[in-house]
Amino acid sequence: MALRADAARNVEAILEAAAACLGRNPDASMTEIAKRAGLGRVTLYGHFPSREALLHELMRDSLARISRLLATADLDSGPADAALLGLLRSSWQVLDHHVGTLSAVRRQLPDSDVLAHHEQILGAIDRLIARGRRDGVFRADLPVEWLVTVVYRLIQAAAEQVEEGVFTEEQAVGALTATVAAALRA
Amino acid sequence: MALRADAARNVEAILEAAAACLGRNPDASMTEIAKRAGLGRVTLYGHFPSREALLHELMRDSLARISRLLATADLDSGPADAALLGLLRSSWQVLDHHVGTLSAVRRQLPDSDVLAHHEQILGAIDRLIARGRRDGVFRADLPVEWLVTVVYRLIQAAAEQVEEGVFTEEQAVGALTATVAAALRA
DNA sequence: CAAAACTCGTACACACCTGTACGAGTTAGG
DNA sequence: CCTAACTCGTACAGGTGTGTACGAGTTTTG
Repeated sequence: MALRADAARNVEAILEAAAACLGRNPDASMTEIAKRAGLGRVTLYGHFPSREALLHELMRDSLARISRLLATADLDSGPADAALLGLLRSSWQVLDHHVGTLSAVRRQLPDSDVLAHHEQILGAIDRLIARGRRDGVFRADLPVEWLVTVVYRLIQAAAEQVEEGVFTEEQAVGALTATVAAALRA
Repeated sequence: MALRADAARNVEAILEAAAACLGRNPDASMTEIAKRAGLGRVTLYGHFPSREALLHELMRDSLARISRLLATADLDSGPADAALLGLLRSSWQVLDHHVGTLSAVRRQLPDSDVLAHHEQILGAIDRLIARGRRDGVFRADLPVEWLVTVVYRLIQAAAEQVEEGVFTEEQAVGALTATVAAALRA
């Protein structure tokens, strides 16, 4: 056995707390993260030898979740616009969660570490939008990179509205899909 | 006379440096800001007694610039969509500059201080979008607050693309206006 | 030119964050 | 049940940021 049951549970709690804290404030302290996880700071260091190690593991964990998500979604068949909207409808919160940790980690880890992960994780969305652009369902008068950025930003905007209590989750997903559809339509 | 000529020049340099530094990193240190302004840290404290005072003044300064900008622009006559796109075309960088300092300041000052300024500064855009919605040129199936957020986010996205060297300024303004038009169209 | 205004570097106190060490208490699992 | 794994609080070192004090040099202004 590698980890005792309670230890494994705590590692999970730490990762969750780190994602939550760093999503709101990229400079959240280890003390803050530990407290949110309901643990002492020393215990946190027992599982992650340094802040950098925690960030690495957080990124790795986020990668695993997104990979699992994309494995179940079928993005390569059918119209690209329907596939994109379906993905957003079912998973926009998970995607936002990842975008948040990614941008939080970006400033504190060497770029090379992050870029490799980014392509692996969110590259699927890049490819989906590129396909829709080729097939004529998405507009072709603007670069693919811009369309991708627009989608990410709108996801973040929708999540923020929910956090601030302006939108319910239903309202947010409705506004998000309606706006993305209009912004990308050919 | 209130300030000597060189002192006034330095205050200006400090505000500019603070906006630049805090726009990229909301937690930039006073040392960093002073160095970018070409001054010693002590001199900075000579003009602004505390970090909080600097942030307040930065917000006040930003308000003044935007007010001056909006005074020359005529947002209340003609079609709302044309007015919005014209405003973006001429002033999206100034607007982004302000949105950047606003979000930087938001985490470090009491919310009440910020909200009052926000309404005063960017309320003009809120009203413009609301007018367009009433007149039927902007979509009415989504709340005004959401449309406003979308515009702000897209402005930030465009500015970021320029900073990262992905877009030239011409490309950015083209992509921004085309996307905003599509996203808000009725 | 002279006084006032301004700037400079250095230095200090206080606070916070990081990472490590220690010893003692608690919990899971064979 | 008993050992190993895990957790806890406290405490320390080194680093960094904030705000203040001091004395000396420089520049503007009248």
